[in-house]
Amino acid sequence: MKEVTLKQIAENLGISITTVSKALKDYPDVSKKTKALVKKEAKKLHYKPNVFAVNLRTKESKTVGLIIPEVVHHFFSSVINGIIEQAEKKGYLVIILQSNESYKLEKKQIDLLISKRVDGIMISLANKTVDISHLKRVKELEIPLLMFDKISKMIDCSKVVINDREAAYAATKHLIDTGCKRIAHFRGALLPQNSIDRFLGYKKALEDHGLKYDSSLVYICENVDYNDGINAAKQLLEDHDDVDGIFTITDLAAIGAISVFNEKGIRVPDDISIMGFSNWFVSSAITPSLSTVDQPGYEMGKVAFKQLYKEMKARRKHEDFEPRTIVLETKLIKRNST
Amino acid sequence: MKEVTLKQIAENLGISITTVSKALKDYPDVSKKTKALVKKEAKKLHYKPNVFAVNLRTKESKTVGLIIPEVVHHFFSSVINGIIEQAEKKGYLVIILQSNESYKLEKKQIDLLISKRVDGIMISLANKTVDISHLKRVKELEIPLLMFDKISKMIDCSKVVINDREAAYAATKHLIDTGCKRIAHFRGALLPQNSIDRFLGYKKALEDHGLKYDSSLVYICENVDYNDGINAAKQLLEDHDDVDGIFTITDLAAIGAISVFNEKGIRVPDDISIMGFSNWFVSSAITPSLSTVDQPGYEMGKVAFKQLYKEMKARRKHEDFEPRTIVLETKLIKRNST
DNA sequence: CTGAAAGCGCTTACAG
DNA sequence: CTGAAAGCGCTTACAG
Repeated sequence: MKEVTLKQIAENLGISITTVSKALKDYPDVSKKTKALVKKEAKKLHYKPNVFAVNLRTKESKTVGLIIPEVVHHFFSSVINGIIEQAEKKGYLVIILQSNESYKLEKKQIDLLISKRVDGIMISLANKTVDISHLKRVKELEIPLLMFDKISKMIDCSKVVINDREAAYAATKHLIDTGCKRIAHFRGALLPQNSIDRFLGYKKALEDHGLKYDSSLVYICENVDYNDGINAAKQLLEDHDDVDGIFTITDLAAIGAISVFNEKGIRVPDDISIMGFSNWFVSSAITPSLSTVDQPGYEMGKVAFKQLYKEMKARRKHEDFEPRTIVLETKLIKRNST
Repeated sequence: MKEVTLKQIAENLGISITTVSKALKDYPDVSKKTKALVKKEAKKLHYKPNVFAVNLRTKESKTVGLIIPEVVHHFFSSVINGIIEQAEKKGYLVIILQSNESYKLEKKQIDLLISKRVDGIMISLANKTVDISHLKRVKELEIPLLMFDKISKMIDCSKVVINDREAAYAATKHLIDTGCKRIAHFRGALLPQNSIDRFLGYKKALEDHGLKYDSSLVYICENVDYNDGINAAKQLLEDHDDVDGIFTITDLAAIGAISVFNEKGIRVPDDISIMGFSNWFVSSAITPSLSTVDQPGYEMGKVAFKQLYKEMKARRKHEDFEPRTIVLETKLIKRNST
């Protein structure tokens, strides 16, 4: 099948390419009759403009890039869902890249997206990202940039986040309210901002309620996953026999811990209460069901794209744009593990 | 920051655009000296070719499209993971679209990808897709097409699948081998090929082993999810009191069923054995851990892209290409629910 | 209301 | 070894 071009239509109709182009785009200076004729012919031939040529002329690709640490993760796949749905509504396509929590890969992927001339970039930072010169370059090239969930405070751009510190504070306070006196924390890696903030929220809640902070009660779950939760729980049982509550950085880690306790005959929440984070749908299905903090992934994706869209629009019109940080609400969810 | 173009470099060096272009692409008919000069200048100016122009000339976008029914699904996100990793290795970017199991959306998205001139399309069909004219169009336009997991037999293109019928047969046989005499099946929707095949495997296994097939033991889980499993299990308990085994279309449905039985004090596997499908990582974490069939999502994604890549390569060279169907191995995983 | 012409930035067949 | 020229398919300022 041969490609149908404007030239093709013009020849068939015996008019100029210019007029065909204008007619299809409803320019006011083309007669109704010609427009009708052109549109009919275009439809008949199934004409589709060649985006490559359009891109070259308009300097827009109608495509945005998305870099995410891990696709296979309920929270992140929810974000993806929100983003691509919203993007499609606005006529944008989304290229998805996975950094695998690697700084090196992330940097390479930023370069890739720049060279592909995406109209905007959305990113959730890898755990191992410290240096942010690659993101500064995006800013320099004036490509609209938005960070979500795992952000850096060092870069001035729009952001969509939750208030991790407050949410963690509320989660820890809930444990205290239900009578816990000695509360451990399974935290994430040392670098990511959200891991830090959740830790700080936990610490602050203890201090505000007359419980002493004890660093030996803090365990690191590097990958914040199920196995990390298992290992941390086992270690905790070896180290301490007086802990009556745990606040974990993710539901996955909490579920790992619960499986250890179930196995050892330690009763949750009678012997030890557990509080997760993120409200993964499985959390309501396990025994006991997990108390947690609801983290709105789909919503975050949706809001993120909307914000990026505004910025892309402003940029196209050469208008100034004021980066905004949008903080989404979280919700404490009480179930049977506390 | 101004864009750096070939023209820019040519002017700086006082040579022609042609020569600059050739030098950068290491054409043999450019002197070593000139090449070195050009490359140095290009590096200095951080020259990046304008992909829009390159696309227009080469008629390639180095981008592939992926349409998937649901992103938020462990199996599919594993497939995505395999695809984007492999694609990146080969210098391709992946545009991901979600059909939400809707035929209408799927059709629109195919159009979108065609108009974006992706170099190839990979798709797992929506449940509601019966008509396949949109896929026929892809073939007509000679865009390399690959289907995986949820495929249609009506279209001649490369495919990556598992042998659903055999896998379901093995799963059901495993229930029979462990002593089950009256085995129910929670099947998927009526249309998708894999739902049909798993059902047929179940039925065949019963018949081959002297158990009578009873259609009243077959329940439909339209969305094959956790809630469907809960509802089917509740209905089953109302309808029958002699069922001693269930084979479910997905682990999610199985876990829903287990949660119902746990709640009602029905012992798994003593009173009733349960067999899932897909080996979701959570399946080993629940109580009792779930016996299931391992379905290699990541592998499927990887193999799928590799196969598509071969086809794209052949097409570029105008070589003939013979579509291939690749069947991936599944594995029976015995745990504590059977 | 219509169209010739320039140009987006690149690639490549061809001439010298 | 180098470069002028044509062309990919479109858009748009300009002339008539």
